[in-house]
Amino acid sequence: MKQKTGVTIYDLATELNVSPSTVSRALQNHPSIGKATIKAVKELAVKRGYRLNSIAASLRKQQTNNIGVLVSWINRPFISSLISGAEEAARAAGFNVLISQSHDSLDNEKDNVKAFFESRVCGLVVSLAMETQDFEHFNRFLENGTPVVFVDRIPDHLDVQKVIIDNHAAAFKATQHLIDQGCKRIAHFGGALHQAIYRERLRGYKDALQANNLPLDDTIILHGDLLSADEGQKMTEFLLGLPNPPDSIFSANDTAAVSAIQFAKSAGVRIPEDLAIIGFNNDPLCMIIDPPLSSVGHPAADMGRIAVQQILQIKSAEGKLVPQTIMLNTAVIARASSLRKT
Amino acid sequence: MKQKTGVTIYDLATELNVSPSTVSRALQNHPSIGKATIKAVKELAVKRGYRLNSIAASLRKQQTNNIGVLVSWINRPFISSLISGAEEAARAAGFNVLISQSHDSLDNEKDNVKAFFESRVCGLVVSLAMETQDFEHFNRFLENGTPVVFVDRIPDHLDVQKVIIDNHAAAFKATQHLIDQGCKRIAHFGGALHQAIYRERLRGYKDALQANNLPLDDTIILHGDLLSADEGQKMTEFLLGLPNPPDSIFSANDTAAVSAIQFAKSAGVRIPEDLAIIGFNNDPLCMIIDPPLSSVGHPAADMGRIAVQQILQIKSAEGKLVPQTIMLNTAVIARASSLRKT
DNA sequence: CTGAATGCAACAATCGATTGCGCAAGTTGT
DNA sequence: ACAACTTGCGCAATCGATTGTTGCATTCAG
Repeated sequence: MKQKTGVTIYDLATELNVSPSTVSRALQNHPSIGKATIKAVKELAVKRGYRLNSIAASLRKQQTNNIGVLVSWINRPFISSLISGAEEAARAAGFNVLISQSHDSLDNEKDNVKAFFESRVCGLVVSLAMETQDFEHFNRFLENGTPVVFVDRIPDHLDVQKVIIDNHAAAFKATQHLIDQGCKRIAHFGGALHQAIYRERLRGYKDALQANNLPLDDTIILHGDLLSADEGQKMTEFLLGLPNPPDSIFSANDTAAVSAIQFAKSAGVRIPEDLAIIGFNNDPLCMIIDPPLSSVGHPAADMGRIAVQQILQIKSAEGKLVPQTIMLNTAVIARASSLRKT
Repeated sequence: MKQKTGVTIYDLATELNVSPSTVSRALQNHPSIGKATIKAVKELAVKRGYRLNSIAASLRKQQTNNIGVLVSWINRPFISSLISGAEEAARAAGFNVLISQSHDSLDNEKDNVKAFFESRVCGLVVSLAMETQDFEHFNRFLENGTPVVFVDRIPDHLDVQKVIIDNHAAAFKATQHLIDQGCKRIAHFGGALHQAIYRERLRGYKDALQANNLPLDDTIILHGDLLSADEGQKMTEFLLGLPNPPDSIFSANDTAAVSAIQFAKSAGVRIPEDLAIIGFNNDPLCMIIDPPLSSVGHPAADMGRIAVQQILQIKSAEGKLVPQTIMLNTAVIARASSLRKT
């Protein structure tokens, strides 16, 4: 006969002739419980296969063991890797991961944040929706002391915990790479400028040009709302139609860059000879497209992992921690789409 | 001054001069509560911003509002789409989605199932690990009446709820497509045969050959453990080295098919003239590779969505439902990699 | 040898919602 | 007018763990 509900601390308490509170404290190594008692309790707990009922604990503590992860779209290579890392880190620490997606809509983001709040997650990992420019909806978490860690797409003027890559440096390196390959007129596909990541990438691009004494030409700095394949194609079409087209493109994502390759090829433009291209993210696509797309690689899974670890740290520090920004390194991954020299 | 914990049914009860039990029942439209009372309770609930404390409810009911989703790898196009669909359906119904990945290891799968069980998920959506051949670890769920829905990679000899695609028909159609394009000697890349999906695909392939009076040659039926890019390349190399190489390949996934294209191209084999190729899954890669890869498309997001809906249905039916198998349709998506005729 | 400090553990309240049982007022039947 | 229902709702236990407070023994200092 199975006991539906499993062993409880009351069962253990009865068997050991102690009170449930003692059992509870013993299991948590509470200092006011004797060494011997702790040992006895723990041994019996193992013997009887005791398992904490996390729901009961959650009710009492008004907080679950679940970490919410809020992203724009799950089915994107970068995001799913990030989630993967977060999931592993959380599970390793005995936490569960709750997922939701904003579909890049602010309204969804707000709803989901609210749902997470009401389901009493013990921490939140967020990568903002493309639209998001105000952050009030996170206040309930911040106020009530629940750790929130922003990842990748972050609110840049807020003093909160962040895990990001060095977008400026990455963009600088990518641009410099093109310059090193002999490119002199480099176009840029950027994203919505209210998102810090795109602003930083633009800045890195500009700084690299300046550092190499190359002129800055605003007509070949283009911006997409979502940097979709469609936008990538239109932007490429525009560039190639210019009287003075660029000799290379630094795209702030791979999707648009791949699209650029496809369109350019179809237009008879040789890559990289006529047009060198480098993307951003190092999506799997990069190695499939012909020629293979150079890109900027970043540790997506690590970002997820670290974000979760940050949450756990903040929890254990109990608010004695000052929000910090963790910046991860990136690497230019050079492939045929940008390699002009052997 | 914010109330940390929010409004409870006790607050509503006090204000309305009824008992908490009445409030609880009213909110659930319990038949033994008067129409007027229900209305009054609900109105006040809205007015005071009452929110169910799901933890308390969970404790009492010994069950959460979380649906566990257990997959092999989150960061795969098919899987992440499936999760995306599941997440949307769950959220729409007021449930949360808990994610975990087996990394295709049976041990991980067991651990994660156990973790989900202990965290009292109210339902489980599973796509099996590649390794999995026994299913005892799901018994605790089945025994205790928690709905489990298997998706895509399913235990085929078990009488459980399943959501799958018609792998046999899909494989038949894909093979027939190659035949229609004039292919006469069609190779097959299959997966581990203890997984029903691969067995079915193989069967569909064979049946299509037979239906067209084409000979069956076991030397060009190859099997990969994971159908990775690496395996795809090796299998292609093997095929091209045969004295009598095939004129086409039906691969049970896109990864291996893309790899085949890449290797074949590098070996000077023309696609589709010398070698026509069709994959399976319709991953984004298909449209990136040159030539674009034909594939079998299936509704990944729908599978996730339907799986979650099944869970909800089973819950509401309270065990009065016989396990059924829902089979979704697929479509051959013909692209240049297999189109020999105009 | 006595008052104080210390170590260990029990009591009981609490978290918020759910639910079996029972009771009272109102309705119907005869 | 009395028994038999029906309708509507309250009481109190329960889910399992956590935690502030209290209390009993030892042990130690003076």
